[in-house]
Amino acid sequence: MDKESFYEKVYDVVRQIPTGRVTSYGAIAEYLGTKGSSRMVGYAMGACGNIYPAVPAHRVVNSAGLLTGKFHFPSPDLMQQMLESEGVEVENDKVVNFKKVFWRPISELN
DNA sequence: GCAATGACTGGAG
DNA sequence: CCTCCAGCCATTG
Repeated sequence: MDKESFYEKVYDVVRQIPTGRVTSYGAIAEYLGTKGSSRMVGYAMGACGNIYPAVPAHRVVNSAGLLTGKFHFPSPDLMQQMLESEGVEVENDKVVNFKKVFWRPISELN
């Protein structure tokens, strides 16, 4: 692995997500320059439990604000619990104020 | 180096 | 509104 792999970049961006905010896989992929690699973002998260510091994967949802990756957590309910604990309203496995809590690395980090 | 995989996405039925 | 299909690209065996 040379320096920072695609994974490292993904983790780095996810760690920069402010508390009480969420983002989408596509947004991260687009920020990294690989807009079409939205799957890679999720794929990278698959190894998030294998790295340190831990990545706040619970702040990463799909474009619709759905907690698609909740089933990959130790407990499916853990993801929602984490978000609610940070002030993010979650209902029916999706972010309620997704538009409001949505955080774009492209606009924020640029 | 090829084939399979995946926590996605957007459009079509 | 819900379901299915094909494209997308990096990592792994």
